[in-house]
Amino acid sequence: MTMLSPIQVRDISIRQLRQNCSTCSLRELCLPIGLNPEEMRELDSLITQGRPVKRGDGLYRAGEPFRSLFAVRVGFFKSSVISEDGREQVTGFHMSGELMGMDAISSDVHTCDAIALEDSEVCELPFAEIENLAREVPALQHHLYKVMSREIVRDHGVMLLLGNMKAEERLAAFLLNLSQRFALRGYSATSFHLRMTREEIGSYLGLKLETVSRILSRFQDQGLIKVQNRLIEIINHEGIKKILSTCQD
Amino acid sequence: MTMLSPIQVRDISIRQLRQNCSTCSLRELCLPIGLNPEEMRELDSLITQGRPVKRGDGLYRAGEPFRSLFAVRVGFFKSSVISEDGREQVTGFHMSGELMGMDAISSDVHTCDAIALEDSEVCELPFAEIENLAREVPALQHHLYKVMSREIVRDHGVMLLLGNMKAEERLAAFLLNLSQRFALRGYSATSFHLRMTREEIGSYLGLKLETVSRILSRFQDQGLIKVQNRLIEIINHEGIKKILSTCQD
DNA sequence: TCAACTGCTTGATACTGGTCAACGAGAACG
DNA sequence: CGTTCTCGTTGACCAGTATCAAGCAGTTGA
Repeated sequence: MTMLSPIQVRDISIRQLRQNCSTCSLRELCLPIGLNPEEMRELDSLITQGRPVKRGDGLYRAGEPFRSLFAVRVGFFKSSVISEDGREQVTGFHMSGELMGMDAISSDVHTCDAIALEDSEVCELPFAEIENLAREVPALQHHLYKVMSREIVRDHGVMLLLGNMKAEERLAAFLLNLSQRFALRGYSATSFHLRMTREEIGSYLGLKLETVSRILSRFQDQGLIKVQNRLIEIINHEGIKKILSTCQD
Repeated sequence: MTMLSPIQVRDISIRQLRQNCSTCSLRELCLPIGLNPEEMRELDSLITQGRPVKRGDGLYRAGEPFRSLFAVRVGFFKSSVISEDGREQVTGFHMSGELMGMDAISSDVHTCDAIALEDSEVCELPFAEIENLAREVPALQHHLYKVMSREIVRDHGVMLLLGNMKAEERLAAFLLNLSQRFALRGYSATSFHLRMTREEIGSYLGLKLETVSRILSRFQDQGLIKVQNRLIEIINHEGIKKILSTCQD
């Protein structure tokens, strides 16, 4: 760490703020929504908070037994599935407040890898215990169903993207999605660091890294964005939106 | 209906067998797994069974308020999302014993259309009531989580297919998947009717209908399958499998 | 029975994105 | 401080799939 970017400064202040779920500033994004203080305290007692994960390290790997869901507290993750012949499909990028590992409930075995793309911190939610608590706290039970449902909706969106969209549209959608999610967390919607490589973006979007690179350059030439390595600046938000709606075939 | 195919004969006998969940022959595929007789009875009382849906009719449409999940009892459905500009992405095909509508839990509004591809029958599971019962019946609660998790895993598989596979591989995977699911239900794994058009297959697989048609013809020329309109006969199961593992780029 | 329609197949051609290759920039390391 | 490695950019070329078009078969309905 040579110097603290604005983002890192912010992360640190957030980290100090939240000692547990009941005071966690990610409450709106994460689990304990609509719980009363007593229920919050019970939830707190189950959750292991602030487990650090170094950049590049796996939080879990496909094939490992499932025990817990994980919520990103600070940092950035990718999850990916590996096909038999070894090719990687990135199935999602996860930022603070998002839950990971729900794919593993069905078989009690993780079906994808979760890798930290920057130094991160997660909360561990032992699923059996959470499930028990959910039985007594309807709001928690319902929220879990909702979170899983949201994941399904998100996946459908990616399927639409992969099945119907052209390369330019995919990247436009990707950039707008990132921008929106950063904004939701109080970061700039117009200027952000990509935590992932071009190859990982490509894997997620069903494109090769060269194509990703080319299209980012093209967007820059068109004055839509400014690209400096992994720093993206959104210059013309509307223009990017228009790609999504007009260049449809 | 000019004549009864073997499949239809079988459907009818199944239909007579199951009057409700506790005797439903789809139990292993559907909801009530691991429940005792008393719990079964409670579940039975919630579920509206045997609601018919005519071929071509929608069970629900995107935008409609969410009230219930639906289990396919007899028949065949597709679900699809429509992008703003009107193009359709088929997100799944659903056969007997499979649950539909889980995407709607997150927002209390259906996010996709579910259309019957043949005359069908569904069980309606009012979600609020199911959720209540789940609080008292841990096995049911857990099973719901599992079913949703399985949907997420399935979607990841489709993302892998759409993101990484060539047209031939996609179709090979599609045929093997159908074959397996028919077999699981006691139908032939080697000879089955496609309920959907080439265009719907294409939409699901991220291909154009002409490509689907061409590749089915090619598979036939290679002696892998026999195609007669929508009747598919698997001639060389291993050969199809090999496409999945060898023609990877 | 014929007309109209939908779904399917096949061919010719176009074009998007993939592949291969070379090179540059920045980070990591000895 | 230079070496090495990873990541990213760009160009030339190619392959796979889409597009456009024509025609066929089966189904529906008058």
